[in-house]
Amino acid sequence: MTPSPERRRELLDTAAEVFAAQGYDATTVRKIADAAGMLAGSLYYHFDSKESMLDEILSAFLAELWDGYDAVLAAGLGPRETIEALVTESFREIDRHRAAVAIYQKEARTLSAQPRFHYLSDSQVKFEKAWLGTLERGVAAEVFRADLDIRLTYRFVRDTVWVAASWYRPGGQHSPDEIARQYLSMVLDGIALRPT
Amino acid sequence: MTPSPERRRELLDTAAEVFAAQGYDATTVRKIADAAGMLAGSLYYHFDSKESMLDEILSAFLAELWDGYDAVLAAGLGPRETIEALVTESFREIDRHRAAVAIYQKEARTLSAQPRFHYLSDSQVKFEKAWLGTLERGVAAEVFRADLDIRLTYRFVRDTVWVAASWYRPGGQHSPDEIARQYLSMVLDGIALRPT
Amino acid sequence: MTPSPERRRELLDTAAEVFAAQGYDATTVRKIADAAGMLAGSLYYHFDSKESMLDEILSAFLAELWDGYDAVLAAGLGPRETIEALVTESFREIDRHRAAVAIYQKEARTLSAQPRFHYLSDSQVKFEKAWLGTLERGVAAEVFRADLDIRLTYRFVRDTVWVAASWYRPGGQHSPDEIARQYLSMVLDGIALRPT
Amino acid sequence: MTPSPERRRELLDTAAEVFAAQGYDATTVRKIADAAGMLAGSLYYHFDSKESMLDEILSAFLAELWDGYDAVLAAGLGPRETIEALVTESFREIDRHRAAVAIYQKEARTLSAQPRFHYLSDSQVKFEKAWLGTLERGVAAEVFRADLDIRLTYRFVRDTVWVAASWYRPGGQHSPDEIARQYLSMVLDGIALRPT
DNA sequence: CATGAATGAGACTTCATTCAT
DNA sequence: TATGAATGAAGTCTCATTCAT
Repeated sequence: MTPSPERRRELLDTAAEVFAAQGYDATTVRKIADAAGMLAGSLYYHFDSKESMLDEILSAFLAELWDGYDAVLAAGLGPRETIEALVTESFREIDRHRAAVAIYQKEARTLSAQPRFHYLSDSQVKFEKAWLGTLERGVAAEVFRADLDIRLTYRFVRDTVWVAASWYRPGGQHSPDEIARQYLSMVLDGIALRPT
Repeated sequence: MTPSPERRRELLDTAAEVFAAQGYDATTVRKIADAAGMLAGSLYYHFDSKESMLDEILSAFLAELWDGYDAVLAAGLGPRETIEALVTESFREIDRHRAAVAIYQKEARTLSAQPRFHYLSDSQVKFEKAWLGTLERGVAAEVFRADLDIRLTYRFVRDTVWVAASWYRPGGQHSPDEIARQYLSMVLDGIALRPT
Repeated sequence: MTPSPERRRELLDTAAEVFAAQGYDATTVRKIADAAGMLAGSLYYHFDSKESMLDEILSAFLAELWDGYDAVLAAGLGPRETIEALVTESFREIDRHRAAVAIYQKEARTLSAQPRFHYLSDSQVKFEKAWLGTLERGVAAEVFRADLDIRLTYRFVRDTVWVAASWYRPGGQHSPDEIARQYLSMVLDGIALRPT
Repeated sequence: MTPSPERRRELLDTAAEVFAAQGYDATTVRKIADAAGMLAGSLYYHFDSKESMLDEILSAFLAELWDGYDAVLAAGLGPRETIEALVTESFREIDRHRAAVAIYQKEARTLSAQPRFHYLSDSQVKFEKAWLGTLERGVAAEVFRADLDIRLTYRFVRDTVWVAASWYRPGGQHSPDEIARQYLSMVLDGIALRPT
């Protein structure tokens, strides 16, 4: 039922690239096949539908993401260090799975409505719990400001990180860790120069 | 061929809502017609294609946006005040044109490739010039930090503002101006509590 | 949702003819459209799938059949007269719905497995109850022979009638009623000459 | 190219079973391969097409059938005895080749149109000649009733016998010979109780 | 202005078949 | 002999669009 995992991976990577570039709906199966150097019908030897390719791309990405996140959350760090670690982990994930992240950004909201993609909602809930919880811990520990709407702050930080997938290109000027450092600096301390 | 501008507006608003909710490609002309209480074919009395609806939605939005931006940029404010005014203007635009902004966010990158939508690229260039220029002025004036990559900062601010369209719902808890104030506070000063 | 019932009927009659001639699976939607003088895609304005055409053809046929059968069964006739009336009714149905009957004969067994076509099984059960019950009444009333396996007899009579749809052509040499009379004569009295 | 006749036989039997259960057109080569415990492509080592499997199944069946029929027809029996022998032979054939008979019943009409399967028409003609001739001899010899349309009678007897393949299961309650006896009793003498 | 019906291009998918290994 | 992977033709269905009424 699932022959040759390497070929599947190759094809999924190709598909993810096309999905990310053109959007899932605008991507025809033929375009994927062209990019993979085969005929459209041949894809169906490896996958049973266009949708299942998308499914596999997204769930593989989320699985890896949560591997990283769970490790961070289990490490028992303080709120600020946790946020730093999560952001850094996120940029590494963007670096490794740029296409998957971009697809996720664009399509997740619509997809979650379909039963097959309910795991996207589940992940989002878990995600919110982790970040929001950390922020709350930080406010309580007087590490983060208390005068901001906490949900707004959550969205601010969350979006700030993930939208980066839309412009990030691996192998660019800055390494993921460097970008993470700069972003963290902005998020935590702001872009305004502090009066000394 | 195209009478009754009010009806057009109504229909465009309906279309924008559907485009925003389902994505342009996933939206069928029939869904728009359903939402408008008419048959698919009837839309062609008002518009000559699905694409031209999209075009009209996006260009109307951009026209309004630039009305506001141009006024701000012509006002001769300092860098920090300019950023504040632009952000506030943006959130007002999101409030008024949530659907259009959401569509823009999701589709702009792909659309710009088509000649018909080159004005999206033009706008983006102009946009970048305005923001990046203001930030540079701010760094020079020692209003903004100089230790950050300026392009990274630009993207940070830009994304930080516009992604809000993906969750913002008019008539919610916070007014656009209030959201702008909080966002500005975060962007400018960061979320970390400053040691006093 | 269901515009112009006459056009639908026309198209369904056309479809039934093609299904009957070539078999459901071997019939392409294009063949139906050709026979109807339109393009394949146009059929989907009237029906939502090839399968739903089949569904409508079969269920309309069964509805009419049961109208006739129920009237017969409610008439309170004796066993032999009931059998005679059912057979006559069946041949009339074959005359009116030849194509539908032929399709039913060929495809019913396979289709019943699908949930959508469970009503075929239901009908078959009801059918068996009616015929088998009548035969049993006849054996009890000493109108039919008691030395035969009753289920075998049931199948014999049932098949005898319905297979006729495979060769019957309306407007042929014999009227449905005439064919019914001859078949009944054979089924009831046999083809062997009785010694006088 | 085609070694091991036993394996071929096995595979053909498997194929026949699937064809009979699902219909020739609805049967994919993959289903046959699944049932045979191999991959679809592997079948092509043994056969050069799906159609040639069907061909081989049907022609093998017809060959055996005519072996039996020809023996009966050459035996110089009286009309009634000939009919009895043919019916008995037919039920034996159904017992041995149930799947092939079922396929034949369902597909023969459509297949005869193809040149490759013209032998089906030929067989049918020969078949009709044998049965119709015997019936005519019987009418002339005052063994069969003269008051019936002879072609109608032919179809009656023919269908009556062969449809049994659609419900017959080998190893059931009745042996083929027993079923033949009961069928003959019905066909010859009718199901009505004769007044004594 | 809107409907009802149709067009035609193109999408996803299935499947018999081939062939190197 | 059988597998794994691919081909290519064809099938069902969707959808933007058109047009007479």
